[in-house]
Amino acid sequence: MDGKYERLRLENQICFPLYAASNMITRKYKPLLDELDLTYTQYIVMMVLWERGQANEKLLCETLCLRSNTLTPLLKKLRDKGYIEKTKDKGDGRNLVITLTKAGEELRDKALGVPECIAKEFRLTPDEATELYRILYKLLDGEKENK
Amino acid sequence: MDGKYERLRLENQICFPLYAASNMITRKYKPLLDELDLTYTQYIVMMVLWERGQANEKLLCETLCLRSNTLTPLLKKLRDKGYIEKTKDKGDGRNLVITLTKAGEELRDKALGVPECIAKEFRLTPDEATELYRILYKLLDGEKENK
DNA sequence: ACAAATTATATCGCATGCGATATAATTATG
DNA sequence: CATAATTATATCGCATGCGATATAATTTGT
Repeated sequence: MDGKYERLRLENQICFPLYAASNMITRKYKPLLDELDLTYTQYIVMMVLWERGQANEKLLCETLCLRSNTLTPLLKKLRDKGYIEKTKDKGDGRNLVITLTKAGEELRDKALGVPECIAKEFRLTPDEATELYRILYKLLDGEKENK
Repeated sequence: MDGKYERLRLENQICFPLYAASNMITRKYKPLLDELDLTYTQYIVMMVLWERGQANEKLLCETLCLRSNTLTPLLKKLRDKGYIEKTKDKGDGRNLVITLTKAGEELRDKALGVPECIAKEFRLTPDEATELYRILYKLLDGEKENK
């Protein structure tokens, strides 16, 4: 017992292992994603696009819990790599419609092995993985309600 | 069912909510830590120092799962703010002994309210928080064993 | 003892990630 | 219908966070 400073101990924090695990995961992905010429953040953007076919920046921001000042330059890089295209919505000129190029579509098959490679690194039981997933989404959803 | 692409769906990833929750937490801390003139990473460095009194960079790297290229400039900033001091170890000249200044010590009391403020934002049950903590450390420890 | 290996920090370049703010396009309002 | 409010992106400046690599100090092997 450390008295009044007890709650300030690193090992009594729940946020720290979350932060450290997130960093750890990004490091894990790096060698796998290097082969696709993607960073982790670029990868999750592509994941949304592979699934939905297209999206605007606002949808990507909401889906990925990121801000436009993160995504705007990132989307520029994905375009420079030739994976996506940005066109102005003819209906609403503020909207950027983001679509996959042929190269971007083709990348999907190259990415197929990534989730399994990552899953293998984690030594969680299926129950633990499910529980982690559930609790994390509860955290994230609680946040969205605050708005 | 989406067939072969099922595992590539964002909502089937366990890493994404971890990543998003970590970002979310850093955002939560920001307004609280602004009052201490600390960033989140600087805060966890201070936490280690408050607890141990002193440390070298290597110990901080291991404890916080960070690399020297993250910590070296960060420690420089903490020194510029007057919270820490760096002195060369007389026994081993490679070692940097990092200690708290008086201002750094005093900051500890100002930080006392932070953990509670953050905890209030999370609507997890005590069991969920405990389980999240346990699983995250299992993830992190599994990683350390890989080395 | 002295060159080679190891260890602890530091530097470089790049990619986020953020709050604050600016800009451009659309919608709401009197 | 003109202007104010809103909305979608974009820009700015700062602080990480990383792999790769360099530098300085110590230890090791012979």
